[in-house]
Amino acid sequence: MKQLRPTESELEILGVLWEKGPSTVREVHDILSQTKDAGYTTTLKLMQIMHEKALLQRDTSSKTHVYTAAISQQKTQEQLVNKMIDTVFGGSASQLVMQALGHHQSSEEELEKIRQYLSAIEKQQKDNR
Amino acid sequence: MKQLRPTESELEILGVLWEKGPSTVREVHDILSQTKDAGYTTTLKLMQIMHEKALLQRDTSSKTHVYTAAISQQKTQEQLVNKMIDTVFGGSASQLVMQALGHHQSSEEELEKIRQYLSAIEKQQKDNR
DNA sequence: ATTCGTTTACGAAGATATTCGTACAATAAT
DNA sequence: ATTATTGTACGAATATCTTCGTAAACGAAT
Repeated sequence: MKQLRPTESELEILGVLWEKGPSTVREVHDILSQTKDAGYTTTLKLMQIMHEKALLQRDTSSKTHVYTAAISQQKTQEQLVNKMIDTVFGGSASQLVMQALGHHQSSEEELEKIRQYLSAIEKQQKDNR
Repeated sequence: MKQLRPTESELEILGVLWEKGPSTVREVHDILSQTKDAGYTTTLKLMQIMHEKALLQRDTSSKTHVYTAAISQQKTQEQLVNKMIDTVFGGSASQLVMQALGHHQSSEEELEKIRQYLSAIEKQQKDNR
């Protein structure tokens, strides 16, 4: 399987599409331009290139094309996280976890979800012994 | 404060230096070449550039220069994780946490550390109410 | 039908990252 | 002292990313 490597800008676009679902260039651009400073044609060009790279699918049946993420958020997260654990966190997942929990304000529900997840993992480990 | 952005290759080099401590180009290169395919002068050049960018310090007192990471692993982790949560995980830290726990085998001690960390956070949140 | 606003297509410039060849300096081996 | 080995410096080629100007296509409004 090929190693996909969305760039920084491409990830931002993917982020919007994962969040909003299928969207036009205009829609994506309007969202990005809230936090980023780039012209419309820049976003357009990026999305066209991403389509060539098969990172996005598009529907050209009407004049205004509609783009969809062609790679799953799940798979992308997986690859990026694993890469990051290896290079930046010296292979320790828990290091990353603590970093994530420490500096991003997490809601109570989120923490609860994590706790449940932890329990599930520990149970699983026990069963494997 | 300036936004530091080590590139992919630069992160790999930083990773080695964080792990091994001060090292020569040769030492770094030998480790990188186990997983990567690049010539010695490539690694050298990268490290020289990183020195110009103030990502690395170096000791040139002997012929063979010794390089040291000039930015902390901690700070770098912080920035990368926050960026990643925002773009790839839609702002949800717990999503990242679960991804990290799910696909990287974690030891029992690691899980224990995480649990303690969770408790500390929850206690803190309670106190703030 | 002409004009206006919106969109896509294309190309190219500018910026940044990556790679390596070659030359030169320092040290070690003979 | 000569030669071989190892390292640094430098420059340049290559690749990749990012940006945008301009032109053409399309549809809507007049």
